[in-house]
Amino acid sequence: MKLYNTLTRRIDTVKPLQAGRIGVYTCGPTVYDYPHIGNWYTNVRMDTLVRALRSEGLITTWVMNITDVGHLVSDADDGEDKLEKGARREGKTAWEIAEFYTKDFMNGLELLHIGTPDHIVKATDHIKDQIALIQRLDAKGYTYVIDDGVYYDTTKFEGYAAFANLDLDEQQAGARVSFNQQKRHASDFALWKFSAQGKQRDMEWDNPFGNGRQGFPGWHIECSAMSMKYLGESFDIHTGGIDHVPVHHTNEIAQSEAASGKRLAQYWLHSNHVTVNGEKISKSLGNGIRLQDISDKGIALDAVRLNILESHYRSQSKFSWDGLEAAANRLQHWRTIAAQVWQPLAEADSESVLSELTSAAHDIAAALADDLNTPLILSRVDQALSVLEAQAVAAAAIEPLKAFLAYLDTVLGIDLLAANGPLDETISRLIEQRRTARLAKDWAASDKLRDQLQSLGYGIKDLPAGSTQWFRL
RNA sequence: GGCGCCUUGGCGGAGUGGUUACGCAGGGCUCUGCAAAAGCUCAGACACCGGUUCGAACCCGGUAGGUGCCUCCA
Repeated sequence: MKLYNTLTRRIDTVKPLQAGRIGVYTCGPTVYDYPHIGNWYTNVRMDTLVRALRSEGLITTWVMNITDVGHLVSDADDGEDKLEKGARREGKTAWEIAEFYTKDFMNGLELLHIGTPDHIVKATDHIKDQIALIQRLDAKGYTYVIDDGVYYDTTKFEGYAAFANLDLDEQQAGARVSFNQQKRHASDFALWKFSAQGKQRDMEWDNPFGNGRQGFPGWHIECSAMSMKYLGESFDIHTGGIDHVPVHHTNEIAQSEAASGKRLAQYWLHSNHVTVNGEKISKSLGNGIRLQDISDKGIALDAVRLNILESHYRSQSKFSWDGLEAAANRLQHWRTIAAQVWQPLAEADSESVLSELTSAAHDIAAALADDLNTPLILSRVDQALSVLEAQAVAAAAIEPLKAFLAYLDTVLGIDLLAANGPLDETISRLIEQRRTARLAKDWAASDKLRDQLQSLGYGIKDLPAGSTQWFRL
């Protein structure tokens, strides 16, 4: 497996720290609102990474966090907690907001066939771990306390700016936003924030830092604490959206590596952003398409997954309704061909099909291992399926074809075989009745049965020899 | 101002030196009682200007345009 590694800015060959096993950590959602299409691009891509690793036989432990506290409206450590803000907006508590949107997110994972991570961990369930980590950093002299919280002194961590290639001096000179004047450096960030004087938050905890003042963790510390807890102080792959490179991941590295003295992750994989109609997705533009919006248009969510795989994870991708509809057509076409698995033709040739399946599976695995080149994989699938389409499937090729489709389902998560079970008895009786009527040239009866099948969700294709193929609509 | 990225046919999108993948959309034809998400087939792109090379979408330099992060944000 080769992946573009943000740490080295090269395509590196992945070598697990522990033979045969690999750990992956993904920065998950902040659960204060519905996820939009861009979030799903990232999640599907991370899921594809995990599927690829597993398909290579690596025992993969996938950890994803849920940020349910501490992510402020501004990364400058000012402003409100997003959860508390969401709570005010909806007249609920921050806890209720977190629960509601966590459930919604989990539902989306299922709808998009994103395999559930082995550990989905919440920041609020790991307050003690976070406090312990801050104390560790404190003991090593990386922290300082000011009026509103405990901060990390980024100048104490050598190489702080290296990960994101930042020039801190230039950034400060060109900074567009003034920062808390008590902070020693613009790049310093909060490890722990104290609740504002006289205000009670929905989410706040006792802590050893504030002389009795309640408080809550900063956004970055949760990922350091939880990734180390579940995957160890040094693990294999850390992933997230590309926007995390300069702030969140830079800070995470500073926290974890300062505390442990070890390299946090060997490989960092970042998903590029997606634009909608050429514009970036943002709250202010109001172009954050949700899964519900897609369902509302009558488009099956399976197509979303295929649509996402049509782009490479490192390119700035484009979402459009036309593109999504094209993906839906393509998926339908694939399923139509896949349905042949249940209707083999005894006389068909199987040699060329078998060799095509073998070489396709080989090519697909290679493309996957080559920095997750999913667009290339899809073209290979098209090529393989067109061979099947051109020459009905022989009985002898059925089992290998099933295995091939199952492989695609496993690796791509698109349900070619799974959504294509054998016919139930009623349908197969109708198909046979129509075939009989047609052979008897009873066009009226034959067409009526075809309409009936269509209304039941089945399409019909008559083959020259008088036999019939069906497919699900 | 700093750090990046991108520019392939109507749309999406592979392809890192040698018959310009592939899908969607489009044209034509064929099969068929009709129909088909059936078959066959056609057309169509490598932003621009130089350079390297026998040969460049692919390497180098420049130009133009676009765009991301540095604030929200996957």
